[in-house]
Amino acid sequence: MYNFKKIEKKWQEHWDKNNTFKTEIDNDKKKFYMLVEFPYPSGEGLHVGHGRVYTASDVQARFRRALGFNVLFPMGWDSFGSPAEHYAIQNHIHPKEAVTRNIEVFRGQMKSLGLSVDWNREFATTDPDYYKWTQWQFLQFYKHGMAYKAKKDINWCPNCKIGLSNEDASGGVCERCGTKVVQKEKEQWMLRMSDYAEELLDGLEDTKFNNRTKIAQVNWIGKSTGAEVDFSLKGLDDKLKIYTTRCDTLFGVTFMVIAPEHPLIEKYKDRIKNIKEVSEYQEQAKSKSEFERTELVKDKTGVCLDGIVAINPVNNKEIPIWISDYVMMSYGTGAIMAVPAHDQRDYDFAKKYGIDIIEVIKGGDISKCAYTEDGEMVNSGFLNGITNKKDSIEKMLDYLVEKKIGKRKTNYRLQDWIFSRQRFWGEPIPIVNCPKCGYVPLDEKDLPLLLPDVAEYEPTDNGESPLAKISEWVNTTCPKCGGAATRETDTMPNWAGSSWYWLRYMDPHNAREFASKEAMNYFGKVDLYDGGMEHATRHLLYARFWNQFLYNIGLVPNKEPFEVRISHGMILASDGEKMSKSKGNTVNPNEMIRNYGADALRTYEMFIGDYSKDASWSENGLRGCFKFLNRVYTLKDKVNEKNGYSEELETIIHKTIKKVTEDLTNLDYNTAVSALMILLNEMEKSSSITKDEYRVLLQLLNPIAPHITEELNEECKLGEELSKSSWPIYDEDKTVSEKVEIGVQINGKLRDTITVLKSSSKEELEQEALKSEIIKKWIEGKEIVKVIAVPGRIVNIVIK
RNA sequence: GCAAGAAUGGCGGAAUAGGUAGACGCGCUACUUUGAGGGGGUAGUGAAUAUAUAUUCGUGGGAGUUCAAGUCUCCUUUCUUGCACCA
Repeated sequence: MYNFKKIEKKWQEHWDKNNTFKTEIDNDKKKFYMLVEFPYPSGEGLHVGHGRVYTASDVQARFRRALGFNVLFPMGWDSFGSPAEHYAIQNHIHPKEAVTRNIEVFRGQMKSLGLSVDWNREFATTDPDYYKWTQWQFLQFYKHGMAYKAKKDINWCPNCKIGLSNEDASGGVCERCGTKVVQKEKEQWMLRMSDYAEELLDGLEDTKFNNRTKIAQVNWIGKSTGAEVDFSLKGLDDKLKIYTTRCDTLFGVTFMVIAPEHPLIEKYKDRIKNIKEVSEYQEQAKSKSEFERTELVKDKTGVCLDGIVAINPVNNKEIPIWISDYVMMSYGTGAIMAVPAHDQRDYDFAKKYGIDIIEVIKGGDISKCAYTEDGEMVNSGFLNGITNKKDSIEKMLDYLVEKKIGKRKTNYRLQDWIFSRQRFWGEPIPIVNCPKCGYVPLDEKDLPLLLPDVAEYEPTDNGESPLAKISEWVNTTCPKCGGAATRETDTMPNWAGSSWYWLRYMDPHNAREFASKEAMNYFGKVDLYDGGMEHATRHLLYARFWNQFLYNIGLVPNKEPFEVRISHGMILASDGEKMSKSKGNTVNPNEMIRNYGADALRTYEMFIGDYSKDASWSENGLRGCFKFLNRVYTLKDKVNEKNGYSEELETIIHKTIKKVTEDLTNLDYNTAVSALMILLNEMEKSSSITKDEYRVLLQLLNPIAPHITEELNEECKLGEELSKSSWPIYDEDKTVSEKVEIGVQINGKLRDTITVLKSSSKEELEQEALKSEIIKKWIEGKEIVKVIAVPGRIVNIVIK
């Protein structure tokens, strides 16, 4: 068993001492920017899932360096967030203390994994030097009219007295105390992200994100094209505006539905005879969390407005108006036209309340709601007889525009970004509220606006941020008029700090600007961004939005920040379940490193399976990789004094260089390890190997297992330090041996194999195949219909 | 419900462009080495039939295209992920 403890410690200290992985701008070299999502430094430390991701990124960094790139491979900490705040509340210490401690642990663990990170560039989002620029960028949003304050419903825990994000309120209950969450209206800072919907969609064309990620983004933006149609209200000089993607079904409308929050109700409350019932319903809808409203999909409820009736603009029919919580105020106009014959939700509602169902597209089964794409239009006046959905929509749109009762309209699911949190542990929003001047941004020279050092972080009773209680911090003077004013007490969401961190890595110590133009021009886009699928929508969208905004105001050189985005799979426990403390199925990476070494852990995490897919942990698998490294180590005894490649190993060496090079390029880490195992197996069969042969094996293995390979390279005096050496090259012609074995089939079934020269022609292959005794036996007495011979691949003889 | 992806031995997983399915590893079996071990080595290991040579079957299921299908087309089942009363 090789002494991995000693070797790994030695090389980690060597890299630290020599600043081996320090990156600087070098205009003579092409850059490669490898970015991996920075972690939230929790109290738990790294788990083996982190190990897989950081190892894979490190393999890329080391590989690209060997290929001659100037690699930027930084690491930092996404250290704002509620766990640190909870910890602070319980222990009455400033969250920055817990953060500092946790970062120490994380950094130590990463170093013990042997990551080739440039630690000179490390920072945390909670560093005032960093969040100064987060605040500065917020002010740019504000100054460009992209930040505004608006009343919004938020998830509110009446017990903890705190606003919760949707994630923290999943299941409709407070994540911390289990209390049912209610909706509460609050004034919130918003960023106009919906203005960027089209640009965010278009920008995807300029990226090489994997398909899954692109689709997730497209779905999240949720572009839909349709029409807005005005329904007049009987006896009133007013209209009800609805949004629909299927205006072709207008003749099938039998009722309207508006969201419970729709302003129409307040406006005409005197006319609505059953206003009491309506108000009760509104209250009930309000007390439901967003979760409940969307979960109870099947059970539709509603109240019909008694006293207001709409008129269908295409046939002047009177139509009742209902309120129901299956219509959301936040999408479209908060009102819909209901076509129960052709929409499942409308159908369910109509069935429950006994509303008419009118078929307008023939072909489906009306008794259970028909999703009809194309069918003949019926009961539809001027649309009757049309059999194509697109045509009938177009004809209706023309009609609506001509009669001035509607227009084309594109809608997006994407909404503005709620940018306020009522929390302590976030970037303070650098705005002052002056009774005279209104909202006034802080002067940029007064940034960073620091979080105060106090000992209490409990939330307030009224839903304000804990900062609101700290009067000496809140009370200030107006930067504009100098009069008494108060600070904004909301802080930024956790997503803020991660929305531009890749820019700061390029120039992390810059005190004058968030990053210099020179650094941003040189390092450019992130070449490869690795992260979890759970961030493929929000984080990635926020980051792209933020960057596009900075680009549009001329502060960054590229509109899209990331060239390639990949998403890795999770490491599951050996039982196939998610690892969790409560299940007791977690694996401690420290323990694995202690027992088998970082190199074995790294090798195993690369070998475990397809990097983009989830994989189950197996300590036996890790042991297999440990064994592999031990065999690589033992192989040193076979190294002779010769250079060059022996005839025996030449082909397999060229083949392996090619395979590993391609696999690392394509992120197929598992097959790269497998190819190296095959190479080792072959080398072990030889009585001795040359120095160059051993060095190639070590070089190819170096990105994956950097410590042991450096050690062996040094010990056997094979050449320059591997982390400074360039990647081995291969000769395509030498990747296949002169003689190849190919299969011979009879009617598509394998019957024999023959060994032929790789250059053999079709005719030679055919001749050779027919010489085989086994083949002769099979074709005896049969008629050969034809022979297919594909050089280098197969011979297939078709007989009758 | 919508969208995307996946399904291959006892297990994790390979298979370039349709061309010898199961590479590589784990596990298991036999032998061997050592004082012992979750140690080292050698050989075997998809299933069935067979003394052996060998034959048949085999990539979730069903059809199809082709000389040839894990791979392409259509249908279908199951699972995973993302979004979800989005009008």
